[in-house]
Amino acid sequence: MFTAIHKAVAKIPKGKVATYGAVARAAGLEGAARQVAWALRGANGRLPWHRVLGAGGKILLTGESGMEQRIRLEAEGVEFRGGRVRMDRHEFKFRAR
DNA sequence: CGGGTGACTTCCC
DNA sequence: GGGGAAGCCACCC
Repeated sequence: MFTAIHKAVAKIPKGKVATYGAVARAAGLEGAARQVAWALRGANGRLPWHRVLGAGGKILLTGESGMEQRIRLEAEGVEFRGGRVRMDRHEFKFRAR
């Protein structure tokens, strides 16, 4: 299942972002958004974890990591409105089932 | 197997 | 939009 999540996250193109819930759904783990976060932490550094945000484009990460995630996203061209990502422009929609 | 935990989500005030 | 509460799922002890 770590693999499933990894695959889903890897599908997110640069400059786009997705929510934990969306990733979970794409990985076939709908309702297990927390597990996505769990997988992201475990594989930290091996996948574009910074492209995964909370519902509404909010960065749920705390501390330095949160700030870093924001910087990385902006570096990829993702725009922020206040403390959230403009989901209306950068939300990546996984292949509809 | 029971209990606690968390980078979640959604509903309600 | 912020704060609180409940539901959810996998992991660890």
